[in-house]
Amino acid sequence: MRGVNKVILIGNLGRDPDVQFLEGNIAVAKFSLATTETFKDRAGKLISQTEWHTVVLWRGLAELAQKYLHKGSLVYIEGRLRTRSWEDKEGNKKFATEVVGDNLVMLDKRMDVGNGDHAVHHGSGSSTSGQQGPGHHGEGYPGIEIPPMGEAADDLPF
Amino acid sequence: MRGVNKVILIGNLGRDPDVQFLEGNIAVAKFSLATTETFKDRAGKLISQTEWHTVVLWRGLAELAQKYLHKGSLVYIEGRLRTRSWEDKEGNKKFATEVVGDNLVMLDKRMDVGNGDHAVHHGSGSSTSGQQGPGHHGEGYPGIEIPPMGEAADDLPF
Amino acid sequence: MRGVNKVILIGNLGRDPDVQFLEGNIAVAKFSLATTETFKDRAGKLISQTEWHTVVLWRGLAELAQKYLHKGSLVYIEGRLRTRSWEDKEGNKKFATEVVGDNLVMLDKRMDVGNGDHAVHHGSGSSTSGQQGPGHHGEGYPGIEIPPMGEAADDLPF
Amino acid sequence: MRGVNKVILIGNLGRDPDVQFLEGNIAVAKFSLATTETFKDRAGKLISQTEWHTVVLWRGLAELAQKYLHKGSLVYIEGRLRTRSWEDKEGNKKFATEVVGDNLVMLDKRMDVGNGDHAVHHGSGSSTSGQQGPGHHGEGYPGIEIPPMGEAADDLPF
DNA sequence: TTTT
DNA sequence: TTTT
Repeated sequence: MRGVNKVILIGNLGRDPDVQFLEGNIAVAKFSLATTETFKDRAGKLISQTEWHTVVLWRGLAELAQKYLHKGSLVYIEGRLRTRSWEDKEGNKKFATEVVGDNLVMLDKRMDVGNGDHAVHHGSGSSTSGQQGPGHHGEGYPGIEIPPMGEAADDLPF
Repeated sequence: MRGVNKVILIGNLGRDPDVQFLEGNIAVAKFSLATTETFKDRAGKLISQTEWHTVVLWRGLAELAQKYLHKGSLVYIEGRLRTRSWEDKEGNKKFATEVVGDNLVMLDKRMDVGNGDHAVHHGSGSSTSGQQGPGHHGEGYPGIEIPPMGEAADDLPF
Repeated sequence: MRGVNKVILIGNLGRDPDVQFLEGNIAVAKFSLATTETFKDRAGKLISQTEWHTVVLWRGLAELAQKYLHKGSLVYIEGRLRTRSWEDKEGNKKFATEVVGDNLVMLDKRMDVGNGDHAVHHGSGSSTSGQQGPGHHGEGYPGIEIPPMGEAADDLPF
Repeated sequence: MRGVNKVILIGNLGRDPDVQFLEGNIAVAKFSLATTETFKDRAGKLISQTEWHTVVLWRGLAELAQKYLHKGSLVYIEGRLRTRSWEDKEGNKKFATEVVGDNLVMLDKRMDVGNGDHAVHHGSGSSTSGQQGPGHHGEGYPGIEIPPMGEAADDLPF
C-alpha cells in the first residue's frame, strides 16, 4: 500500500453511545465526539473551537463503548476516515464522514467502585474471533499494539 | 485544551489543486486526495480500499500546492478535521468534512532539473504573514517543527 | 522537507518535572513519562507493558509543566524524537533519546478549586517571541493548532 | 489501557536493512532511518536537521524489508518506542531507544518492471502467515488497518 | 519512577 | 450534543 489514513482524536462524548447488533451478533457503536481546542489568536484573545466528529466502533470496541462510555466521557480514539454516501428519500445525494475507530483509550479518572480492572481496555477494529473458541464473540481484543510473538524475548540478535 | 483533532494522510491527488485568492491575497488550495490501503482479508484475498478526502490548505501551504502539486502527486498531509454545514438552494442541509492541512510533505521522486531545493517544503497552518513586510505573502512558513530558539544549543542543563 | 518525525504519547509522569531556566530566562522542563499498554497475548492472558520516555519541553510548555504537572499527572504529548550523544568522564560514548514536546494536553480530571481556567493549555515548540513586545519572553505561544488568519471566515470560495 | 506510545516517521534508510532469523524462522530486520526536516529559522535562513532512528521490524514486515528496502529507500514507518538497556563488557549501563514498526509503507516511486504488485505492501506487526515456515507460530496477526469483518457491508443501522 |  |  502506498496510503495512510489515520485520525487521532481526544474529546468528550456528546451523548451516550448508540449501540446496535448486526446479524452474527456483531456490535456497532456510534457516537458524537467533541474535540475542543483552545488557543490565543494574534490579539492574544483566548479562542475556543469545538469540532464534532462521528465515531463508529465495531465488535469488541463497540461493546466496550456500550459498557463503559457515556455522555461526557473523555476518550482517545485512533482510527481512519471513511465517507459514506447515499441518496435520501428525495433523491438528494448525501455524504457523511465518520471516524472508524481502531483503538480506544478511556481517559476519565476512574472513581469506580470495584477493582477498576475493567478500566484497562484497548483493542482495535480488527477482531480475531476466528481464533477463539465457540461462543466467544466479542472477546479478546487483540489490538494495534500487540507485539509480535517472540519480541518479548530480549534476544535481539544485533 | 483537553482536545486533540489530528489527521495524517498519505495519498495521491485526484486532480490538480484548485487555488483561489481571498481578500488580502490569502491563498486557499483545495484538492481531493485518495488514500489506498491494501490488506488481506481473512480468506487471504488481497483487498484494496480507496478513500477520498477533501484537503484544504491555507496561505503558504496553498501556494506550495499551486506551484508543486498536480494530479497524481503523492503527498503526506497532517492536519485536522473540520466539518462545515450549509443549506443548498433547495434548503437542504448539507455537510462537508474536510482536512485542513497544517503540514505538507511532497513524496514524489524528484526528477527535476535544477537544484531541487524547492523540493524542501514544509509549513503549517500557523502562518505568520502578519509579521512580514508588504508583498511578502507566502514566505517564511514557520511550521510545526520549528524548534524553539535556544534548543539547538546543546547545553541542556540536565 | 521530505521527512516526518512525530511522536504521540499518553502516559503518567513518574516524578515531578525538573524545570530549569537557561540564559534569557528560557524554561526547560524534563520528566519521565510512563506509557502503559495492556493487551491479551495469544493465550488470553492480560499483559501489561510499561515503557519509560524522557520528555523535554521548552519555553511556554516548560512553564506550564512547572505550574501544573506533577508526579502521576496524565498527559498527552505530541513531539519529535531527538537523540543526543556525548562522552562521559570515562570517555564512553553515551546516547539518550528524548521526546521534545511540541504540544501538551493535560488529561487529569480537574477537581481544582478556582475557575479551572488554567486547565486550558496548549502550546508548541514553535514560539514567536519576535512578535511580542519587549520583556515578554515566554508568553503567548501560538501553537500547532492555531488556525491561519481568515480561516474562521466561513467564506471558502469553493 | 490508559497509555499511548506511537511514532510516525518518514525518512530514508541509511543502509540496507540487517535481517536475521531467530529460532522458529522469525525474521527481524533492523536499519537506521534518517528523517530530515527543513525549516527557516527566525533570521529566515533555511535550516536542515537530520535525526537518525533505529527501526526494528518483525516477521512479515522484516521479510518485506529484506525483499524491498535498501539504502536510500524512502519509507513511512508507524510504530512505538522501546528502550532497551544492558551492560557492556566493561559493566557500563547502556541504553538504546528503538522504533518497533507496526506498519510500513514504501514511498519510492516504483519504476519496476513487471506489474508492481509487490509494491503494494503493508502490514503491521501483523503478517501474512502464508509466508511462514512450518510450525506456524506467529500466525494471524490482525493488523492496524484490517477492517473488521462485516464492516464492508454497507448496512450500518444508523 | 507513573497509572489502572 | 461534550468538556474545561
